[in-house]
Amino acid sequence: MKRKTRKEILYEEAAQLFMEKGYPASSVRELADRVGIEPSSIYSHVKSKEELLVKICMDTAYYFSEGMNEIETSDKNPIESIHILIDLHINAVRVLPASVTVFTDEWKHLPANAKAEFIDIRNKYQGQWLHILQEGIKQGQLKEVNPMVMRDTILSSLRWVHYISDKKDLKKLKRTSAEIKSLLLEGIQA
Amino acid sequence: MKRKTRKEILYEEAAQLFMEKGYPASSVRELADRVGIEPSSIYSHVKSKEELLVKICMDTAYYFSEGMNEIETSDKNPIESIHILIDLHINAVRVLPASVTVFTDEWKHLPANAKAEFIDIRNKYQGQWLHILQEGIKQGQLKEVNPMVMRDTILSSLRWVHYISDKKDLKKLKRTSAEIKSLLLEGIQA
DNA sequence: GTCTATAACTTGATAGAC
DNA sequence: GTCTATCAAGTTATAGAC
Repeated sequence: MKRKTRKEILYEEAAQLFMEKGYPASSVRELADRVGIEPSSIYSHVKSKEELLVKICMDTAYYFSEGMNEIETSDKNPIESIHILIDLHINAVRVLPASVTVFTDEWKHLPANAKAEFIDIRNKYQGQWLHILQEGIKQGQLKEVNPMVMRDTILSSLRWVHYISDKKDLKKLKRTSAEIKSLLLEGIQA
Repeated sequence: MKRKTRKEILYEEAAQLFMEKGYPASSVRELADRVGIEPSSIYSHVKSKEELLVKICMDTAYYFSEGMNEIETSDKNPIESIHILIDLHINAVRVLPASVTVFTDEWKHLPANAKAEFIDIRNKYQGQWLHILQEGIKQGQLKEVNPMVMRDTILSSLRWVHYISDKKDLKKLKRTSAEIKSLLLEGIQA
């Protein structure tokens, strides 16, 4: 386990703060307070408060898009791909819960440039999801339903996992993960 | 159709603004601009910016809790109840899309008193969901899965419906609603 | 890299004329 | 009920000493 640099700590505390209060309601003063330095010292490490948001959101966006690209270049079938993608989400929440929450809830506060890039990445990711689902429908593995409704239902249903309490409890997380997959693939009915 | 009072217009515009920018990033100045009056005139209608948030969140919270209470006092079986509750969500999005979004995303910015009340209502609502699902599991209609995971997956999956584009197109909305129910009850697999 | 001091600005809200 | 004028407080960010 590598020792964390001050800058890394800063990003982690920023993600935590932005998650708790939302980006606009988070002040540089409070962030400094949590890190244990004076507000102005923040600017020895980052150019602006916005820079923190940009890095948190973009790193997470690239995490998801890279995971998706790996699937695309493999030859997994749609059902296998869906399993891997759900694991990707749950694993992200396990490793970087605050970043994922900020990525999900605060991206709209990104500055124009970063926001455009973010939306591009997201659109591509969602397009890749769509393609997988369409393929699954065509192959008869997935139900004949509007694939966009299917995709948005899946992605939305994965959003609450930020709030799983015991993210360190790997065994419990694995069980929850299996249950979520079962619910999405086979539904809630017995 | 009753003519809207200035105050009603103010609440609607506030909900719209809070949805677009988030509550902390929304300024009284911009709200006044959208309504077409000077910032100070806002205070002839409401006591504070917070009051707007409180009313938007609480009205929506009571809409859901009342819908749930009606189900509880009826004698619907679990599956019927779930259908009605999903309809309740989709209908809310149809009628008051901005309010539902603010209710979902901005409640954490409520002042302490209102927030406590909000959380109470939400906890009760979620508890009632849990009870319905537990009953469904006991009766063998629902799958043997952690009912909290089941509930959170369902509620989370309903959150994206704010973003349905054609909320006025009743026919399309009805089709989407049927598809969502099918996905949740029977899963995405064919 | 951290500090103190402060600039430059935006915020929610009020006072008082009309 | 709406306006103009303004306040008090909070914001991000910078300058310059150490």
